[in-house]
Amino acid sequence: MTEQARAVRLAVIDTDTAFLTVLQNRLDSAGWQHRLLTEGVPSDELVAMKLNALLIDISAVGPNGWEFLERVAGSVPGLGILVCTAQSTVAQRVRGLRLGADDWISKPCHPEEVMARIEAVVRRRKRAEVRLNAWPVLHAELEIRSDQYQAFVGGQALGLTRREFELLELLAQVPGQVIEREEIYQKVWGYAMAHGDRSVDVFIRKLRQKLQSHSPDWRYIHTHFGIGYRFDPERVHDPAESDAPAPGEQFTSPSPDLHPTVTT
Amino acid sequence: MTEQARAVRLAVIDTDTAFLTVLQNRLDSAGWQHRLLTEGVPSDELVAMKLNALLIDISAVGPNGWEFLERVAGSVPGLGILVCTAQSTVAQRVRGLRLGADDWISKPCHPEEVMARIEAVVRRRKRAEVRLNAWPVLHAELEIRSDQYQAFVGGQALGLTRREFELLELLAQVPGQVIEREEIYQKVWGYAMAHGDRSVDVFIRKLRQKLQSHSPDWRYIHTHFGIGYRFDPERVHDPAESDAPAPGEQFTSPSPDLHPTVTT
DNA sequence: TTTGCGTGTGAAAAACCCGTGAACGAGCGT
DNA sequence: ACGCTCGTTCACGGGTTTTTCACACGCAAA
Repeated sequence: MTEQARAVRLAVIDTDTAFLTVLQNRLDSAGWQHRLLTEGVPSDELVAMKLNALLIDISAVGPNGWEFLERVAGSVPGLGILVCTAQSTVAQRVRGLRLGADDWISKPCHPEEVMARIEAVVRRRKRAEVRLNAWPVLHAELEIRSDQYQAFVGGQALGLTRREFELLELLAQVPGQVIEREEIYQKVWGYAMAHGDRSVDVFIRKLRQKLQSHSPDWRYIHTHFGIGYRFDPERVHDPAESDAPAPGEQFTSPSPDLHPTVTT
Repeated sequence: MTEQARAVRLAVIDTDTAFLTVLQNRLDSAGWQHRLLTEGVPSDELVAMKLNALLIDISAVGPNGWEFLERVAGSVPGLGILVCTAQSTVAQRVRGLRLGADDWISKPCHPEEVMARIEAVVRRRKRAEVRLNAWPVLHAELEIRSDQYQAFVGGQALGLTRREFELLELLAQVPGQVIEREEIYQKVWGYAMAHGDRSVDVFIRKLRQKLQSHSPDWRYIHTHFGIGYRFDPERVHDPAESDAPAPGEQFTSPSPDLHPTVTT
């Protein structure tokens, strides 16, 4: 897990300067966005900060600490709340937790533990909200929705099958990057590609068909001869607009019949 | 109501009989379903228990406690994990929390606080669900009442059995989202799906029957071939009205963006 | 230009998935 | 014990997806 993935937007309400100093160091070095406050603030301000978590010393909020806690917990859904206070009784801790606090830490405490607990609270919250990692990814006119196993253009589904979708998803994960055939096969099919297997090509064709029929002005998948394929949305150069090749020219094509529908 | 709303399915892994005795009393009087274990169990067993939370004493699991913790946290999504252990260092606590524990309590501890912390851990995930569950949810003509384990159309009950209802509830919790067969099975049945098991299909059919007989103008459950099912109320196209008998009509995923989900 | 190999294409074959009806058995109240 | 409901399992059939094949075409090296 990277630094960024763990990054947290945090507000701290406390008056203990020694504690704040140490904590701030840690927050900075961890790259967390944070804001230090010395007193309670209205709930809507907290909402405006778009916080992931709030760390408060109940005693710093004043006599209405409990009320404040309850109000914030009730009115800022999705905010992780941790109380960090000196000397507390079991009854107080239970009360705080029941009022909506997600964790209760007793001072003195190690800043690293505080951060780990904040992470744990935020992690839990995110896990509840975000099902997997998937909100619509947009490339040109194409919208890829992992939660639907489907791609859309202008809100209309392309009708991709499972494999088709997996292939498209794989390619679109790294736009502009060429992926080798072998790697594609390995990742989508799950096992090594047999020699002479053309499955990838076939599925690329199906994908291109469905892409083109729904989004004719764009080319999404490019072939790299001898290597593999690359996803990279490119606006197609409309031939009818500039330097039109005479349409009649196409009819003069001699022998090769493009659609030899008859065989045998 | 409060009692019920707070009810939790909990498993405890510990060997401290004195602690267990006291805790069990509290659990019983609170009406929590619980199971006491004395050693680590495989993850899939934990899944099968459909727990909300797990309370473990790392030392009771043996030398592989950390590994166990990490494995459970990784493989049982949505399970709240609390560690309750005597004598721990900051480093240990941080490690445990980073490995996936949601809270870390030091013995000796008051059982009431333990329960409050368990509640806090379970709360967020559950609140989202319970909020949906508390108010009757309405989709098209269909009304889903979790408190009755039943669904209604025009005030009339569909006569769903327990499994049928659970399946419908699961699907309807995330309208518009495709849920994989495996995931359905895991969430409703509680254990991993055996290869070739058709239970899901059978129950989908029963659901569709009851849905259609009570609400014939709507289609609620859509099949995604090779993947799973999606709940998404759609007005059915009346065949008597007009229409060419469009043969290949399969994926009619509509344009409107039906994501009631939160934030980015 | 010619040649060789890799890719695009259409269609048929194979494999797979799902809807459906029905049989079986466990649990439960009568 | 009886009948009932509910959940599970099986087999069949139709439909969809995936694989395979044969051939045409295109690109690059000789």
